[in-house]
Amino acid sequence: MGVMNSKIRISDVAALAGVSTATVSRTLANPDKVGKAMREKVQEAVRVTGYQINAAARDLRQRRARSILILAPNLSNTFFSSIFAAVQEEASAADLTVQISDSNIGREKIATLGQDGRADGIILLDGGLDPEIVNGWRLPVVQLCEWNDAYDAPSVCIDNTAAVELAVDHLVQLGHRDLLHIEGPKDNILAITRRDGFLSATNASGVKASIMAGDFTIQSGAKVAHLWAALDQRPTGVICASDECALGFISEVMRLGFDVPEQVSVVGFDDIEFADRFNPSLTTIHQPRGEIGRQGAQCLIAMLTNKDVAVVPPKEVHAHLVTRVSTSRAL
Amino acid sequence: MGVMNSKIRISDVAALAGVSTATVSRTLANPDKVGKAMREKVQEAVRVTGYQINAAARDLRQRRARSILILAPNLSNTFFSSIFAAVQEEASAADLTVQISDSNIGREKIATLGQDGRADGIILLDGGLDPEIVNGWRLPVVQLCEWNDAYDAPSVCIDNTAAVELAVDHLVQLGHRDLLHIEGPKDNILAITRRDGFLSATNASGVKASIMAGDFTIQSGAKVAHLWAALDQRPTGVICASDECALGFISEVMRLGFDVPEQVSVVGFDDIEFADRFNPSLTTIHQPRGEIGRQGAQCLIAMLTNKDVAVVPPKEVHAHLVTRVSTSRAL
DNA sequence: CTGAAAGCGCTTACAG
DNA sequence: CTGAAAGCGCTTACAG
Repeated sequence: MGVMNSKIRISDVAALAGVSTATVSRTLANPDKVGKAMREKVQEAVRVTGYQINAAARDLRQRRARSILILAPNLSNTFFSSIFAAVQEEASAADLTVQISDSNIGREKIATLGQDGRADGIILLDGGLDPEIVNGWRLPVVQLCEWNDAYDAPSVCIDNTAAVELAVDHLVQLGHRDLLHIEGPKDNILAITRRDGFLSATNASGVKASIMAGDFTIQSGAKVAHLWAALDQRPTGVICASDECALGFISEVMRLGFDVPEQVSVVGFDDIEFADRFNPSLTTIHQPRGEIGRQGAQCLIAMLTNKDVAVVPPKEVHAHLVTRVSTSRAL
Repeated sequence: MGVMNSKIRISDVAALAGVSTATVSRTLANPDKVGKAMREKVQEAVRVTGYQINAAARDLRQRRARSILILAPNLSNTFFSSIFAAVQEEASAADLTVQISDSNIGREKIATLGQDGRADGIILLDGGLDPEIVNGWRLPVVQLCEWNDAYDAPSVCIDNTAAVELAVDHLVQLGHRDLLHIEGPKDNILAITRRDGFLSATNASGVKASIMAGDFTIQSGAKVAHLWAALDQRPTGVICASDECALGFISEVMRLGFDVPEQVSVVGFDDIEFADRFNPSLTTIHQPRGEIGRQGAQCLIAMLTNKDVAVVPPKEVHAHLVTRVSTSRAL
């Protein structure tokens, strides 16, 4: 435990041990490629000096960064928390550090991030970036949750169409014949896929279907609550493109004096942390975020390790419907 | 827009422009220190090749990392989201990248992170690390939310004692005379401070006070709900050490058939995203997380820039009580 | 098994 | 204003 380990370099250790820096380097990286006597001298010198390798120098020499970058469209969105945690856990186990950045910091900066030599690969949670930028990174990329077919990168996602069908079927089986979908942002691939899934599933079931605009946020759900309340014929089943939207819709509708699920059944999407503690607890599609983060990180790490894996196929993780109190039989 | 910008180095650009690498370097860093003719030749060569500076090499040469590291005890805790977002925003504006790591990845790894040359400074959200490790980093550190007096680092926090007093006063003014506090983990500085604040404030007000064990989580709040319900004399006012705990307590108590706030008023702590959308919406202490993140990042960046600021004093940000539906007049 | 030397890709005194 | 050369702190063929 050297107390003054501030600026010890490998040459300091070498000098103290009376060996070359090459030997110190080898002792640290491959102890058994060094003779016992030398090795012990070096290890002692390392101990005495409290030497810590300078990773930046090591990485430059080895032309790698030992780091992966997570890019998400809004870091303050709590949806991402468990994904970050899972990615970090996998990365840490593989001795990789994790960088994190909002993907809305500007075109220039984003383009640079993938080319400045400080990351080995990228976990991308945003399907809305310019494909020219994404494909311009000369780095392995894995898409999570969202995807963009124009990106030359594998993805780890749930089957969003099938997931919405689960929600529609659930409401239809409860006897609902008039369903409303509160969609996400018009240009978001998840929003589009979920809306299309809603339309085809309701069509197949022969129930009435309508759509109102939203953007995944609590506020948008609350706003639609007023539109819904003003309707002559109010749909009795509502499927939201996100849990936040659903919670916003429910809380506002209740403030307007309606009862959930007595007067309207509501289904969310994602199964965020508070979905089962909300009152009423929220029926929703469970999206296994930890699993997605884990698989995505493993996929990226595999691409980093085995650079000649030709094409990695998209991976699909299982999503299921969680039935709670916010949905009930139609009157 | 060079198409093959895969491995262009500064020497490639220099060769193409017919100048030295020094001139290319200067043109990029200080264009006006280079003659007009040279500058234009270089800029053209940069354009043609699509050259991107290798930040890893630049940083090694300049002996800095242009990166700050955020350390938090549990990345999947949604409490941190808006802090991460604020820190990232400030860092990005200062041209710093952000690394993120769970502080529970093991003693060795944590100690290394602060000494491997890949970060210039650390934002620390964990007051439970061994002071020897924290003080062993030869890097500027700023503590956020939590603090540990044994760390040789400034902090940005709210006044937790005063905040709890606000909550106690609120309930006392509503006529409550028997208060319960659900505390956080025994060894956590926030938990300790809030509990002590609760005890001194209730003592000063002359109302009855009791404490039950928790750990900030939803589950712990739900668990205490049963203990509370089993009491002969049930406290009519409950102050929880976190919002999550409060939501767990409320939802469980309601499932047991009690009404909130009719039969028990509940106050949380933090004002997380869903606090105002919960049903009933939660009266709580608003902890300005974005503000804390922003101030913390600015403080750290200032320490990075001005290395000889002797001692940075702790900063206190303002917290206030948000009154919502979960508290009401005692019967 | 070990060391001298080159090199990762930059920047920056220094000299002109 | 510009370039040759040294150097950031490592690792790794290469030679012995």
